[in-house]
Amino acid sequence: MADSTQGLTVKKSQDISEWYTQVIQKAELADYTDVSGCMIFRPRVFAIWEKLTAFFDAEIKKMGVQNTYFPLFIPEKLLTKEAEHVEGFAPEVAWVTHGGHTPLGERLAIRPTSETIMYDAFSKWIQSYRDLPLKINQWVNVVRWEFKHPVPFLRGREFLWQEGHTAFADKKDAEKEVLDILELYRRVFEELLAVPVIKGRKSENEKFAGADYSTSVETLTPSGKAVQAATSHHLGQRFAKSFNINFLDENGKKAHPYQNSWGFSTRSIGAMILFHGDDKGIIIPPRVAPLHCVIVPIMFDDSKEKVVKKCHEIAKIIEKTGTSVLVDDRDHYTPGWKFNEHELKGVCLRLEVGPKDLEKGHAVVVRRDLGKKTFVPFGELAEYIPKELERMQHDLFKNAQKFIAENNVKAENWRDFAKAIEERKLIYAPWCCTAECAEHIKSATEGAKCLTLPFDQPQPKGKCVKCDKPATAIALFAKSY
RNA sequence: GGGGCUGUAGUCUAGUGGUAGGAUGCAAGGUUCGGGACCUUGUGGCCCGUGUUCGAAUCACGGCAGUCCCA
Repeated sequence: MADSTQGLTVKKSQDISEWYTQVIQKAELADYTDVSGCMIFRPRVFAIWEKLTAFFDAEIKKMGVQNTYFPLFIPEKLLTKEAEHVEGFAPEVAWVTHGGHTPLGERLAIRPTSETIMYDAFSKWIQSYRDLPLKINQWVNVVRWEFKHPVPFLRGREFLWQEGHTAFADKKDAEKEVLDILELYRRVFEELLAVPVIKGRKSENEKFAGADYSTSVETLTPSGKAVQAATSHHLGQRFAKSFNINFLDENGKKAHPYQNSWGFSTRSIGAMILFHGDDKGIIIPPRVAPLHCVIVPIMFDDSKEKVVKKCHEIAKIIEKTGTSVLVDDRDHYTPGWKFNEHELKGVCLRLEVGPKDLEKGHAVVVRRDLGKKTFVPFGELAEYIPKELERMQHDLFKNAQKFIAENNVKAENWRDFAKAIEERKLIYAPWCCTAECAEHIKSATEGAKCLTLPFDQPQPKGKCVKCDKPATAIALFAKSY
């Protein structure tokens, strides 16, 4: 690693922020544009997004959700229809005010989320209990005009997401869906991205603007900052009332439906990058990796032809197992150069095939996360490689779980709490769950907040960790993105 | 919300008011190839705007962008 311009110049353990900024650009995941907070998603990262969307899209379709597309522009009068909702979003809405040189009669919001424009349509579409449940989703971009400094993927002004919007006749059906979707989000993070998450319910002051309540999956990244990974909201009848959505039930009585909205975004990719990379570059879990396997031929003049031919034969065999393969036979790079490049970019497995290997009838296989060379006979590759990819997926998740296990603490008193925040831990603490106490905690710790009230925690006894009020829940705290 | 630092080729970097230089990349050709090989030739740049000045990459102001710290 003599040349500092291509590889990483910092160690992940020494400066993870700088590591993150470098790895995103050097692994060709994203690039900056002239607009702050608006990133280019390059092919390598878009491929990861496509794997996530393919999984989630298939799962929600099994649940009867259909895809749609609603316009990017939302008239101001629609956006402001639900008071609490608009209050929450107003500070970060971007507006279109002109068409060409002509000022618009009514300015148009660029969607920060689509509840308002969708529910205006719902009011026309829903007339009878027979029209319910209504379940739609869209895969789109949204814009939220942040003023804090952007962090690629984790905090930006424009990002990609899916937003699901559903309406039910019965509250209990709606509430069941909230949790079904949350479980799907857990699977996206844990089973695909190998990122462990904690399920819970948002505190009152952190819930979605306009919701009855919000649930979420949360995680602590190795940078010591938490990320809200995805949210699933129960909106109750509040929007239905504001948007005049009603139907006649079986008894001919007029009623408002119960609604949900739920979403996860390209932010998920940022969490994945922070979890699995190392000093050589990123590590992408096999289930979302754009490329599973690269074969590097070791080329000498006298054996070059034979070796390259063998590499392509092997590639064909491996491809049949559903594994993506690239034969990197570029001859203007040395093998060492290629090893470094593919490690930087996070290709899961590398195969080396040279003249010596041809003689011995095996390939050298190196797993990105372990770096150890294993000799696998050519005849066993088709079986070995898919299994090794599954083991890698499993190990990455295990290691991520280990990180979470080692970096969460229970705090019963303020001293322990403050110390744990200083150490950038995830904290379980008894809390009174009031907005004013949340404010006190935030200012006393320079930004720590309640991420969620985890489902798996018991009812607390005694006082709040910060104030004298009785605790009403065990809450999860950390500083966050 | 407040403050600091930074902006020179695709990337990294030198250049304190007077001819923009290097490394790397990229293109072509040749020798190479088991952990970022080498030679030759070529290619390519001062974030934007305004001001000061005979003259600005360099100084001032503003904007934009990146990054860090504080609230």
